[in-house]
Amino acid sequence: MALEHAILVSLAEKTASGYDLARRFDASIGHFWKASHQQIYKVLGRMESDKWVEAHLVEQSGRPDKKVYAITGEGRDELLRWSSTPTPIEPTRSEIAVKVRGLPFGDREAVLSDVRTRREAHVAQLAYYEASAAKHYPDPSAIGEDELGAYLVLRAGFMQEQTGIAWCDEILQAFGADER
Amino acid sequence: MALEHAILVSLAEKTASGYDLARRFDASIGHFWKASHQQIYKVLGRMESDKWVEAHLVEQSGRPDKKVYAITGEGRDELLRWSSTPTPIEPTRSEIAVKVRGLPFGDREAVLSDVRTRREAHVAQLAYYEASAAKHYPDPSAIGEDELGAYLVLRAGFMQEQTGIAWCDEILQAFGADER
DNA sequence: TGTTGCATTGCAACTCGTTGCATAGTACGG
DNA sequence: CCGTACTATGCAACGAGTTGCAATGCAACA
Repeated sequence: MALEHAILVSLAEKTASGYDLARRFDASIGHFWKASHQQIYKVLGRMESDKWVEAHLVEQSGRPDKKVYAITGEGRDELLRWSSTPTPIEPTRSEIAVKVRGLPFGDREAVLSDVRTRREAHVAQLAYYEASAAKHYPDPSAIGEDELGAYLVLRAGFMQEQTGIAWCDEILQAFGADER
Repeated sequence: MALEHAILVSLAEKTASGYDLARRFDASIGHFWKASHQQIYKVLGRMESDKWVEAHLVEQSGRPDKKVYAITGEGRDELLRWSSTPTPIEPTRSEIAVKVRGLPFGDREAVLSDVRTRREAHVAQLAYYEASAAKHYPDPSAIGEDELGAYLVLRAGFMQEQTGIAWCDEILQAFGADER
């Protein structure tokens, strides 16, 4: 139940409409917490009744009106409260790990080609993180306190992709399928 | 929707009761796919109507009777079919990443102590994987084809914990909080 | 002019998984 | 003898998230 909090963080940084949030969740924040626009609208509604956020309608010309949400004092309180409660370690859930584990009962070639595809996805994502870091934080030693969180999260993504690539390589090597 | 398939893999290796499966999901397979016993019983029921597994009742003395499930031919077919369909990349969902990202709006000390706790959990899990590898695969060069899947999954866990530790260290270092 | 795509919000139905509860016999430690 | 823990199976209610669908009005492209 942390989508609420992900939204609060996002709104604490900058007010946004549901649509804006949906796009943010497709990009930056979405790298470690995905959400569809349907889900976002639903949760925003609940958060508004909880007084964590408040909306005001912005009329636009040429495009539909939008509701811009801002975090409230209560929302900030909730963020603080939440940040000081221990985080449960969420179990990994990896379908491809199940497939690899069950390789003797599966289609070996298909799974290996799946692994190759996944490797490429990791490489692409890694490149994205790298570019993003180079753009926003060209000088890592000059990162301010307020940017540090975002930077560290980017690092997490980066490291995770590296690990993902390394694991794929081990698999492909183990099955002698790393030549293409 | 891969719990079915995780169960199929488990049953393909060895028949089991729901209770047995629940314990396996607390241990080996559970490292990359968690499931509660309630969930397992529910899914087993569905799988039985789908003819993927079949159960026979085993009467026991001194303890409750149990239903031992075995994979069927159809179950094996399904496993094969599933293994040859592409695996969607499941998005990461990390509550602690949200907290780190939102650190400027949260309780800094609490989050950092949370990170320290998490680091310890990673260390413990890493040790567990290490011990497990040493016990089951003392000689990595002598691993047979049928064990390879299980071994590689263990490797994935190992690498992930390492990455987790490294990330925690970066955070603690960045905030100058790595002394304890 | 027709089609595609963007901006914007939302509902309804469904699936997956969690939490809480229930039952029941045995074994073991205090 | 009492409480706790283990073996064993399951239901009911709920919550989170996904999939599918809908509306509207503008801009750009073919």
